[in-house]
Amino acid sequence: MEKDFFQMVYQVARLVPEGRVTSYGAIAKYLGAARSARMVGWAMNQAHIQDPPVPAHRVVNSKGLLTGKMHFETPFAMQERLEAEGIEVVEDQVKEFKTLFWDPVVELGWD
DNA sequence: CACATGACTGACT
DNA sequence: AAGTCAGCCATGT
Repeated sequence: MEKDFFQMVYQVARLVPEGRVTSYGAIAKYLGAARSARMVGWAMNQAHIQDPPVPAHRVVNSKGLLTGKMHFETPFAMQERLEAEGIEVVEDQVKEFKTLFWDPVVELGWD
């Protein structure tokens, strides 16, 4: 299914279940643009202005760091929302990230 | 039109 | 193990 790259990013981001997180690279890889992880980040930059809200707080970098929290309404919104879903966040980093990691390639498959 | 920047990642030192 | 470098591609100046 061919859609705009940005829309695909938002769609995958919205598919992330509560209490789970994913990474830019995982999304990029799922979209077949593993080398454009930065583009995913750019897409997320506009996520907050999208009409259908995008759970960008569930998207972190490969180390589980909340690198984009500063782009939220407030720098605390991201961590608060994650904690509200039961995700432990310490020093802008997701605890058990490896366990909470939600890989679209594995969870959704390639179709 | 060319250079700099960025919510990133993987490889190398 | 931690820090540094280069590659990626769209957007802004």
